[in-house]
Amino acid sequence: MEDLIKKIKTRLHLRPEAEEFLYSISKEIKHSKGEVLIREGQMVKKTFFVTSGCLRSFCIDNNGKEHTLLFAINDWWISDYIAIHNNELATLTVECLTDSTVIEFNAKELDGIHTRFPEFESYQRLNLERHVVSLHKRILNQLQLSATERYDLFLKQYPDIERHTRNYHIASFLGITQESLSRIRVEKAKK
Amino acid sequence: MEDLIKKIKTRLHLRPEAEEFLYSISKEIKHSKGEVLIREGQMVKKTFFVTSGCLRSFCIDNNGKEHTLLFAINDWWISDYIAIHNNELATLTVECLTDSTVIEFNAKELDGIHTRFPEFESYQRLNLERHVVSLHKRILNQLQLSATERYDLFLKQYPDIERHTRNYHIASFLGITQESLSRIRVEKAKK
DNA sequence: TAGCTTTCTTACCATAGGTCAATTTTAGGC
DNA sequence: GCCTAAAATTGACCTATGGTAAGAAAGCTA
Repeated sequence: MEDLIKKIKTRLHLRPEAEEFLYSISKEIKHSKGEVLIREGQMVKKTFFVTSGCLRSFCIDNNGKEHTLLFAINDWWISDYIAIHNNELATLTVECLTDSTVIEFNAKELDGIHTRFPEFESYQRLNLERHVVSLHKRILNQLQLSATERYDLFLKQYPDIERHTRNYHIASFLGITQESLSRIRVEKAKK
Repeated sequence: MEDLIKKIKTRLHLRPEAEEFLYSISKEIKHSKGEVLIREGQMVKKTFFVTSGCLRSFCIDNNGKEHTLLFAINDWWISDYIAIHNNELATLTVECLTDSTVIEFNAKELDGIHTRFPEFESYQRLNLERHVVSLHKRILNQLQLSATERYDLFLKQYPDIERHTRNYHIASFLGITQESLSRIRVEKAKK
């Protein structure tokens, strides 16, 4: 929990009452590798702040193939925001790729922080802007880069994640098969 | 301008002073087809609310190919938010696909609305959340759907846009070539 | 450390979509 | 309405990536 507090404090003066509020609505929970925190088709009420370990969110298509939307490590949030925002059942699954510690919030309760402590509004607005920008970039990359280029970029952007992830997790994030990724790795090794 | 005011009012009580502020920092401008409102490599200061016509934002890759990030018609905002948020030069180009009317804002001035009229904070937060969700969906679609499926979905989501756009605009949005799109259209017509 | 189980690699073939170069169609400008 | 330029289509061929299946390697667990 200190991690989250610290992170917020880098960009916002956090009143003691707000800090207390955060504590009051959160729970720190340890999960082991493979545990599923959100399952496709179920109600989504929670959102998670990762303090250690590595998680991912992914969907499963009609052919049973998985497609990774997000990897989350230290200091990232993860949930199924599509479901939360639209008040629908989960289309995503969120699972632990390693033993992980997360701080769990009820998403609606957490949202209440904006009315209780309005200074969070602009903090959150900035977070969302940042997120929008990174998604814009990801879409443009997907449109213009080859699989190899996308993999190179991935390694730059997530230098640590490879330690935690299986090859097919990365492949499903890049939009290719694990076999293709394997071939790309071989080519890269040759150089 | 009334369009924007009306749009805001559907989700926010708009104080007269706020409405006045919006008027004071905006300019309604007509542009003709082909005009470029933001050009790659230049400073980005403006953001645009579209009241009529159709615009798009796109980037150009190393091979000179265009990749469309967004089409904007009635009641949409368009700009290069990557550049604005990071305070960088534009990587995107924004052009009019038809004669268009936009309301032009200085992005920083418009941002000031949040400090002057704090009720805009949560309004904008919701807008951004909605935007994030739609980008999540677009990424998942790009990962799991074939070109034909993506085109079908595009036609559903933007039923009117085809009247304004060239085939290669749509192709560059879907991440395929115009020739491929042409073949997909032929196949669809057969059925 | 032996024995599973999971993951990764490899080889071969298949295919969606890309490239290039005509050719046809469409749409503005005069 | 005619003429030209832009856009769309088409065909022949090519390439990146996918599919399948088998074997190799790595990781657990007892």
